[in-house]
Amino acid sequence: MSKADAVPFETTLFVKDHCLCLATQRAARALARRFDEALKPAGLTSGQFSLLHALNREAPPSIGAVASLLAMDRTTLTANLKPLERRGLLTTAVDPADRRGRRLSLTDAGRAALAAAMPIWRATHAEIDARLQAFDGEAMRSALGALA
Amino acid sequence: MSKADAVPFETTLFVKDHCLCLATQRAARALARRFDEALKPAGLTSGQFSLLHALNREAPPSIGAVASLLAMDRTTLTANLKPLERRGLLTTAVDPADRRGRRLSLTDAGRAALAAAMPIWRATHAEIDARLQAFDGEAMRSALGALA
DNA sequence: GCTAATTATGTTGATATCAACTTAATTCGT
DNA sequence: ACGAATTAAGTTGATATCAACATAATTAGC
Repeated sequence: MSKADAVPFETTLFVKDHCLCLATQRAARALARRFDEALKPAGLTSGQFSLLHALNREAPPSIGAVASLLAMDRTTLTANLKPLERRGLLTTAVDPADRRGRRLSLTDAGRAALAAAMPIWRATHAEIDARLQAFDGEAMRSALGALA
Repeated sequence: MSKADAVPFETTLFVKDHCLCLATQRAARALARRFDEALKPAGLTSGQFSLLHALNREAPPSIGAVASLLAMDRTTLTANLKPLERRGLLTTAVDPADRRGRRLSLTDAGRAALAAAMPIWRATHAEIDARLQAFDGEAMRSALGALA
């Protein structure tokens, strides 16, 4: 690697200011930390809150359907289910109509955890939403930056 | 938990459509997967690409400075450095001016990896950017959704 | 100058993330 | 009906993420 081939510092500055992947990762980390902190009294992380919500419906969804809803790798979801199942917040059951599949259901404890978390989510989300009022369209990257 | 206290399904739908944390996590996962896949020929993940860029400057930055730049927990960064240092893409050295701190520097191999990744980043990012042209202001959540 | 507060980082344990590979059940083509 | 292709999940290994706790160096107050 000769010096002439190295990425110039100006290019690095351009990536830092334009990379949507980086901006989104930064915002995702910052938001997760914030909700994780806020949701602590409810005993849930931000990801667990979203996961339990995905199960809060009449017909218990399959693993693949939930993974798709969360835009998450299927195997990641499998791993994320374990601590929640261990704590008795959800149950898994083989789908009688298709024995390859498994159906995910909230338990009463899971529904209670979700109910306890809702007021916290409302309050925290309102604060974050308020910060976004200042932004409009093209400023999406700026908005992501402001969240981080 | 009586049934009356459970979170209604309508509330779950509201959270799914309005939660900025979930939308950002979804977008972050999807974007990371996409860049991870694209950057494979360069031997880097999206996170490693951002990390190496953070080191591409004259004065080697400290761990804390880089963690802040990436909006990442300091200990996460420490862990992320290990595989890259093992591969010889960066080096760490105690700061002579403050022996508590460590300075992070790219090696020639690290600069070469970054240079190899740049054209891939440009191409991939251009594709994603094109998808955002359709969106404006309030549609930030929609835009995040479209990315996922 | 000396002690206390602060700062920069390391370590550990739990959880999250994904790719690659494997297993089992269903569906499809003939 | 039967073998092949497809689909749903599980398993494993590497990496990423963060909180809580611990250590060492610097700085601030007196």
